This record gives sequence, C-alpha cells and structure tokens, in this order.
Amino acid sequence: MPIQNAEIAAVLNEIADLLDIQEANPFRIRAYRNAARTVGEAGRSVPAMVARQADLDALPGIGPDLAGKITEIVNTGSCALLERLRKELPPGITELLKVPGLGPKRVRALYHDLGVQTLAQLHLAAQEGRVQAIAGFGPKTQQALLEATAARLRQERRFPLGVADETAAALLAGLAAVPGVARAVAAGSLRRRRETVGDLDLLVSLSGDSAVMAHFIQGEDGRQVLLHGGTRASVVLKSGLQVDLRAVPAQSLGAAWVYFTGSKAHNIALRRLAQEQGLKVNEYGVFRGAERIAGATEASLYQALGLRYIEPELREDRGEIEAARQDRLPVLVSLADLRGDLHLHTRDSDGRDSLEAMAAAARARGWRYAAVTDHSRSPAFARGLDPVRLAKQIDRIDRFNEKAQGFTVLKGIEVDILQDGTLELPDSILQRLDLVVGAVHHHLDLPRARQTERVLRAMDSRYFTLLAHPTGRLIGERAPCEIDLLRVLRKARERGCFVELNAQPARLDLADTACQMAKAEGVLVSINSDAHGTLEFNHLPSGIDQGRRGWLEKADVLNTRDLPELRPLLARTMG
DNA sequence: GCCGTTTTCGGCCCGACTGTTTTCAGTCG
Repeated sequence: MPIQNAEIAAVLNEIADLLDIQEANPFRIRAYRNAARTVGEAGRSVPAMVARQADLDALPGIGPDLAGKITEIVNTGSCALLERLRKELPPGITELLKVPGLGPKRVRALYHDLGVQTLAQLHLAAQEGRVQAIAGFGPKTQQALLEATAARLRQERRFPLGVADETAAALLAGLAAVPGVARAVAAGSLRRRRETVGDLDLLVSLSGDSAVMAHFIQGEDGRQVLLHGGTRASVVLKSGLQVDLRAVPAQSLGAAWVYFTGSKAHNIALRRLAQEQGLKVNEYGVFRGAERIAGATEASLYQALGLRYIEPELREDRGEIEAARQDRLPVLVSLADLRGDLHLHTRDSDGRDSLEAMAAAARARGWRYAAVTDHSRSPAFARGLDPVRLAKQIDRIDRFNEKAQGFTVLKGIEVDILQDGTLELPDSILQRLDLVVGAVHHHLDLPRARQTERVLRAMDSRYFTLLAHPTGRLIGERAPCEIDLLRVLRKARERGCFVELNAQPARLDLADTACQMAKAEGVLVSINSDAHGTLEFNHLPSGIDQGRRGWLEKADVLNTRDLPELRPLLARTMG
C-alpha cells in the first residue's frame, strides 16, 4: 500500500515534536510543522508527485532539504533524521506534548529529572508527589497534570458542529444580557464552520465596565473554571465542552473577532503581511507605530492591510489572502442559491415519509424540483427497490408529476456500486430514470487501487450521473475509504458526470479540500441532503457550510441550476 | 529549514494567563 499524505505529515510532525523537546532552533521546528500542514492539506497526492518527479519545492514552505526528506519518506516510509531522533529520545515521549499544560520544556524536564516517558508514568509521578519537586513545577502544576493525564487516558473528544451551535447560542444569549456587554459573538472553528469543534470561542465587546467575566464563570450548571482574568476566561461545561471567553473594548471588536476566529495559520499570515507593510496587527487593532489605524470592524482590518473582506470559512491560509489581495475571492454559495435536491429517500426504501410528503416539503422550501433516489436492493437494511418495484415507483412519479403544478419530482435511484464496479440494476430500468446516483455501501476497505477501479468502472456505465458520498466516511466513526479522488474526478469530468457533497452532518462527504479539488478539475458538485424524512432537509446548511469551506461558488454547484438548465446536464451523462 | 519588489543573510506573529519566580518562563490560542 503506497504511503498517504497524512502519513508523511505525521512523520514530519513527529520530527518537529522531537526537535522541540531537544530545544532545537524554533524556526527549524516551525519549518517542519509548516511542511507537515502543507503536505496534509495538499489536496493532491504528494507520493504521486514524487513518483513522477514533480517539483516538491513548488509547494509553499518546502525547500530543497524538506523536498529530499519527503522523497525519502515516500520511498522508505521513514527518514534517517527521525530514526536518529527516536534513538536519542524514548519512543512515545511525544504523547506527553498533547497533555494540556505541557510543552517541550516541561516534557524535557520531566524526562531528564524523573525519567518520565509515558502518560502512565507521568500520572504515577504526579500521584506520588514527585512532579512538584522539579524546578519550575509546583503543587498546582502537579495537581493539574494529575487531572490532565487522567482525562487524557480517558481520551479526548470533539463535538459535532450542531451541538456546538446550540450551546453557543444559549451562552451568547446569556452574555448579551449582562450589563455593559455591547455585543456577544461566536468565533473560532465554530464560526469557520469546521466539521467538528474542539472547544467554543466566544467574544464580547464592552461598552463600559461589566461583570461579564464573573457572570461567565458562575454559571449554575456546574461548569469547571480553568482560568479567568480581566479579559479572558475558560470553563469546561458538564458536557465536557470547553468554552473560552474573551472581552474587548467595542472599538477593538473587529480586530478581536478576526484574531479569535482564526485560523491560527490565517492570523500568522495576516501578521506577516502587516509586518511587510510596517504595520502591527494584534487583537486590539492595526497599528502604525503607536497609532491605531483600524480594528473596529473586520472589514476595516482587512482593508488596512490592502485586502478585501475574507469570509470566515476561507480563513485557513489556503490561498485566501493572496486572492483577497488580487480581488479574486470567490463569491461563496449560499443556501438560497439551491434550486432543488438530488438525493432523498422515501418510505419505498428506508425513508420515513411518503413520496408525496417529501415532495411537499421540498416544494415548501421554494424549490422547483427534487429527485427521489431510493436504495437498490443491496443495502440489506434499506428494503431497497428491485427492478419491478422501481418500475412501479417510476409510474407513480409520472402520475404525480402530471398533477403537480410548478414542481417536478425527478426519477432517480441510489444504486449500489458492487465490488467489481457494476451497478446493481440493469440498464433496462436505469434508462427510464432522470438520474442515477451511484454509491458504495459495502467493502469500503478495498485497497486503494481496487477501490478506485471499482468507482471508475461504475462511471463507465452510460447511465451513471452522480457519485454519492464519495469516500464513505462517517466523522469520528469511520475513516474515508482509500480512493484516488483525483482520478475519480478526472473520469467524472471526462464522462460529464458529477460528485456529491452529502450534507448529513455525520458524513459531510466530500471534505472541504476535496471540494476545492473538484472545482479545480471542473467537476460540478451537488450539495444534497440525503434526507430520510422531511425534517432532514434541515441538514442542507451543513452541506452549504462545507461547500463554502471548499471555495464553492453558485456556478460550481449542480443543483443551483433551474430545471431547464439542469435537465440537459443530466441528460448528457445518460447518453 | 525557508525565504526575498528593501534582503542570498538575517530575519521568522503576538499577547494573556498561570504558577512560580521575586522579575519571568512556559504554555496556549
């Protein structure tokens, strides 16, 4: 099995961690971390680039040395530097860096003074009171490490965006009501609409003196206070979700909102840009010397740096700053741009509502069309359709459409792509449909080459329209299948078919960087609810968020088209 | 270790909070 980008990134990150503990040049360490991030988010296969001897130096932050190291990692799975570092430090010591409160210096001290190499050893040392004996450590630090190691041994959690949204809304309402609070807003990964959220970042702007910090740490829900000062506090809610609150004067809200929205990489890039212009950016504003020249609003901060306003979903340092400078930022797709949905289920397979109810719910959203795409037989859980039942459904839809005014139910199927790449239903029935949504539900663990061939072969069917949930991942539960997405996209382009961005919160499949790749390859993305009941159309905002993170504009999304424009696109794939 | 429309050498983001220190280092975001 060829090595993946993520594995290369892991090697580079481990090198950075070990160098950090050895107190190497911090800028050298940063270079390894930047390279890890670049590779991890490259959006194309770095091993493939190595194979065809493409110029790795062209990737940002990768020079001749790192290009050599990456080539070595691709060819051997590791590199000499890492092997040497692993001999100089105990295996697994990098685990300690993930403990909150521990950085390289303290990890080094723990190892040198106590011989601590693992989480379990650290936990024991804290229990036995040996940690506070080290210079720079005290009883409080020891107690914190005792609790942190215990929590870490129970494993970390990330929260679905929907849960974070609800919690944030409730907390913000409470904060906004505190006297002296001008505005209370969400920042952080929640605002950037990441798939999951590790903690909540909230921000309040103050119009005068306020007891907002005291209010915040005194919630009646048993929240645990991690730290609190005059402008910043952190608590852990009973749910385990950590919430960080910052307070700033109203005149600094824009600068603070940019700063606390992040991402960290975006902030670093902004500050570097400011530096080049002789300016300084912090959470209080943009400064030329001692003079504050912007910061009341986000737009004013970007403007002071010569940039267009950048939407939060784009703030990942993936080219948005350069695009803002050149005034070629995408106009991101919005929920209102959708004209219909091309993937939903009814009671005829595993849906909960009737075809008529689903159509009515779709129509109530202001759409002019929706495609019914029940399962074919193979997913045993789904009571899927065989050719006879599908034929009956098709006839029912035809009768429904004759009566429906101003709304069209498109006839579709979510047909299983079998292990050998054939579609589960015969052409004789597929040819009667408006669209054929192909999906992989079984054997998600095939080797990369076979999984890729399977999907490419399915796309060879003249009736194939749209690839549903292309990687099959379930966030936090099931890793994406191994598949060469670039080849799949190029095939889709060649065949005139499409890929789905499935809006189910557990799927959000495609990922953001994959959306960017689809856009770059000129393949339209269909943002679909995959609704199994009328209420599940409410998942679409999650899909839109994900598409926006993937730089998608209205024109990049298949189902922003009205029916007269959509039909020929669907028909072309059927030919 | 990378990078350059001031630079191929000398830079590399910035501030708050904590715990431990008696003036600040380490960590975090």
